[in-house]
Amino acid sequence: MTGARRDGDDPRLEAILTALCADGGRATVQRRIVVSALLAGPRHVTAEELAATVQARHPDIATSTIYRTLEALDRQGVVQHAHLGHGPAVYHLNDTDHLHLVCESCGHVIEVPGSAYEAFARLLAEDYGFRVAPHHFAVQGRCGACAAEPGLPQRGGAVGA
Amino acid sequence: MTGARRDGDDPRLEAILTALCADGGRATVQRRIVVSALLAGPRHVTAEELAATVQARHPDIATSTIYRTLEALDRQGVVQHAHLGHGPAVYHLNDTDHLHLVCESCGHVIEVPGSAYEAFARLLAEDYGFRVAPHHFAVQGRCGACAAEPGLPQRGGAVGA
DNA sequence: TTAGCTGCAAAAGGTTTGCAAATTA
DNA sequence: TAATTTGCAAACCTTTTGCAGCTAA
Repeated sequence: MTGARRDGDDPRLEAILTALCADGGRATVQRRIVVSALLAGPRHVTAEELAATVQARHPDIATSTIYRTLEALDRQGVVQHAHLGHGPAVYHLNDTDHLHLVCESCGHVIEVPGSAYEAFARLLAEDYGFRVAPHHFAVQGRCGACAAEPGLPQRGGAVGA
Repeated sequence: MTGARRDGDDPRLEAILTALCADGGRATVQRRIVVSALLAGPRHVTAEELAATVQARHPDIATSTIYRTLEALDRQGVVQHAHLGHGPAVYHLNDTDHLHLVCESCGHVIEVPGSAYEAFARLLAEDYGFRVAPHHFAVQGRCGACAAEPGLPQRGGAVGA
């Protein structure tokens, strides 16, 4: 904590609004509210979750505005979204280089640092000419807790010869 | 090719139908047709694509039957589905150990062998206790051809301190 | 002033579901 | 016979879009 702040008074807010104005965009009251909610909330949010948060205090802000604001933020590189398997996309600030591990069993999301996939990314680049965009995908699997349990018995039912 | 075969006369068909019957399931005519189409078609198909293929010859088979059959096949481990970013899920036979690389720019899907992510999977298991289910996610990025082009300038717009 | 944004409501896309009738083991 | 599947249609969920009015630069 860097001292007492009023609600929504995050130092990153102005920088983000400036970024939004970069290509002729506007810093509207709605965008200010949406970005504040994003800065104040949990690290990963779906558009609907963010909409719920915002609309709790500002019921007059339309859900489509949330989607459009997130889209604009995404275009400016301020946020990124990832598809964590089934269900809606999650958005988060583009602040650290990381990767998402999603447990297929309990849905838990583990964030691992960029160093974890460095070698993997290098291999794909060298062998396949493929540049990984790590933030935009999630690695599916089972977390430590769930891997210990019986369910989802990893069938090896290969078909064919 | 192992010699001339009549349409849909794939040797894997019976094995798959048997698998479907394993837990009290039924080998219906519709399932037989859907599985045949799956065996005869391209490696990756969306449910809608498979429905179109099936319905071209059998317009009386409902799309929901395709979804339900794919779901049953998935449960039995005969097929697997992956979410390749935006858009519908793709299904494919659970036959080889591989990973999907999806180009965010042109949508091209590259299949790479399991050996490509072996070390990565080992690292995640050792450091995070996470067991990767590689078939169920796609690595997003840009393929060699698209990486050479200008578009999508990989902004580094990190927010924060 | 004028391009860009907003709210609303409707549509789109992909997938799931309730149900009565048909089919399978 | 009893349980499973099917086709149909409607619902569902997430996201996008058209448009007239509003607002920021």
